[in-house]
Amino acid sequence: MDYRVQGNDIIVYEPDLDLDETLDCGQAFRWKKIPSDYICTYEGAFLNERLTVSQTDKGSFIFHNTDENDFISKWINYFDFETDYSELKRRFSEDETLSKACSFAGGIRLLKQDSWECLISFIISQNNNIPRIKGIIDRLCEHYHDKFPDCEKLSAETPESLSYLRSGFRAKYIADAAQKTADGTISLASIAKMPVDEARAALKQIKGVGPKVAECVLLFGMYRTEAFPIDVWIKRVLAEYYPDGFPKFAEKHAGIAQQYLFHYIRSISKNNE
DNA sequence: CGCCAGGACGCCC
DNA sequence: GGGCGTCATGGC
Repeated sequence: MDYRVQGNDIIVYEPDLDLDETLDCGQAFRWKKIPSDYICTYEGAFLNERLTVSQTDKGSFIFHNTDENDFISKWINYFDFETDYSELKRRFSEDETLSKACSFAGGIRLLKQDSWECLISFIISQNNNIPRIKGIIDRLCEHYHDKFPDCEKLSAETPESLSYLRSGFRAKYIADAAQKTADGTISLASIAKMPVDEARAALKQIKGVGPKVAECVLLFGMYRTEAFPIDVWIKRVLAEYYPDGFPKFAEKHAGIAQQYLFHYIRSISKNNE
């Protein structure tokens, strides 16, 4: 990654980033595509630090109204710019299916999201579709003046008071997660440092957090790249292409490989409709 | 209208 | 330990 300051913007060069693939692939739900004269422009936030970012060409980006300090302290980390995804993809490409997945959507990067926001987001994601997940999270943030509520604020809610979300049976899970996080029953900061199996077990103490959601929180909210969320799509990939198990050499970054595979298998399915 | 969605829970055997 | 119905809501 290379960047330079231009007026109030930061101009970024990073061949291994595509905004559509990264911001709209189902790992984060608060990025919104807005009309622009560029290839695409998104508005979103990390920890309520808002950002507008455009893709101007293949590998070229504008981080709007951002100074160098913010870029270095927030966005380099969030977009995982310090990791060499070219190198990762080279290694993944030893495997035939992964190689296809990487060349299909090689602009995906793992976003280093906030663990608390991730926890709530993926509790909401269960047995749900992406447009509706976004809608529920929209209503949640709108309710708190366009900010994602922290656990203290959410712990004041009850499943009934959350009815405006129209999140269905998930409301009681949100309330439980907020309560346990706010009163210290679970500490996401501690869980993030635990050995991965211990962390899994700790997350699953929260109602509505099973294997899939726990894995998503580990991967997307705690940058545990060995975490490997298995949903219906990845189940299909495993059954079809990896009947003898997922390749060992990709184990430490299985979660990142999973992102490429998820996008790939869904695109194949769409083309066959 | 019925089917499905980045699942988890409770209950059954 | 695995199998299955159920859970709200809305897109399609």
